[in-house]
Amino acid sequence: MVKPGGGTSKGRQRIEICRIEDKERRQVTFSKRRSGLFKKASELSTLCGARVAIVVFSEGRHAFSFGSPSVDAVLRQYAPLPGDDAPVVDADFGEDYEAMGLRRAAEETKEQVAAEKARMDAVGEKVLQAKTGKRFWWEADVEALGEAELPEFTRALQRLKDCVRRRADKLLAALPPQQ
Amino acid sequence: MVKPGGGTSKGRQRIEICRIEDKERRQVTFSKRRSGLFKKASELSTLCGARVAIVVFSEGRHAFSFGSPSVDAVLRQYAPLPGDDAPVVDADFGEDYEAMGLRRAAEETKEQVAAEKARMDAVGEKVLQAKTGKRFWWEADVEALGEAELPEFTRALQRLKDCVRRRADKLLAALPPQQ
DNA sequence: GAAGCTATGCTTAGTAT
DNA sequence: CATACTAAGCATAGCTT
Repeated sequence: MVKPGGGTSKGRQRIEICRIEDKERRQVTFSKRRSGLFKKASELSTLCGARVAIVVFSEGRHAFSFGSPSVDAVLRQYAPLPGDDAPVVDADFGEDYEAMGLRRAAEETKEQVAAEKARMDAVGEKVLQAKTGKRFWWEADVEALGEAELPEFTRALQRLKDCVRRRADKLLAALPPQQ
Repeated sequence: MVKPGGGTSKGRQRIEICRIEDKERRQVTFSKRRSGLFKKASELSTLCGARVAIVVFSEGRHAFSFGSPSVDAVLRQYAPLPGDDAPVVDADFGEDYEAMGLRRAAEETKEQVAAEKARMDAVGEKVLQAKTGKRFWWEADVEALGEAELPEFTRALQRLKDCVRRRADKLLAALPPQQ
């Protein structure tokens, strides 16, 4: 049944793919397109038996996610934790970046990495300052770290832990065989 | 220039959203739709200033990913709710060190580090700091540690990790719910 | 602000190269 | 396997409720 409704719609209009300045329109578009993106992901998963994980942060730092079979399951496969015994699979980046002309992502990579490095330095300074009064660095005041800095700090710990493991392995290999 | 080609195309046909049984068609569809999915993600990011990370595994366990500004940057920002397990922070130092074979742990670590390095290299080269002067304590030279110092060092790391874990949980509790 | 509407732009199944 | 083409199915910008 046709409902003229007024027929005032101009239908879908072409828009340029650049930041939507109007806050209200940007919010509406974000909601609609996020929904569309998740639907596409769901179809890809169903049609092709693929495993898909998507994480989206709005400007307001609000998190949305889609996962098939689940976000965690896919992310673990992507970057397994030490405790997991899932096989490590190599990730293939180059194709994607080349194939679909991710000009923006590609060009921004450099400054992004630079920003990352800067954040890392900032975290370092913060921890160094926070340790004042402590005898050793491992007594660092973690409470001083904020939401944005914690992941960087954790990452640093992870790396250090990996070094410790390798060192331990080396030392153990040098021990006389027991039992 | 127009190339009739024969005009034998039936145009886009409606398909049911269920697993494509024909292997060849499934592969082609996977490739096309994955490309489309990444494009949509790129547009969402550009239009709305959102941060997006997508990881896709084909049936052949081949990994593809898209990230704006980068997969790692977004995934590090992401963390499951307290109900879910496996936050980025979770890492065990002592358990497998004492309980199970160090060789296996070492091999896992090696693979992880290799995978991480590969990711970083592919995304754009860098992030891994120049190995020149160590700027922060977490770049400590573990190689310098002896057999007697290692256990203590490991325990210190464990304590610090626990602090980070608690701090993370605290921050996570304030995160908005996922969709 | 979310939901529904419509006309249109965009994506893509099928095909061929 | 990637690429090009075409027609038809789908997603969605602008509006209204």
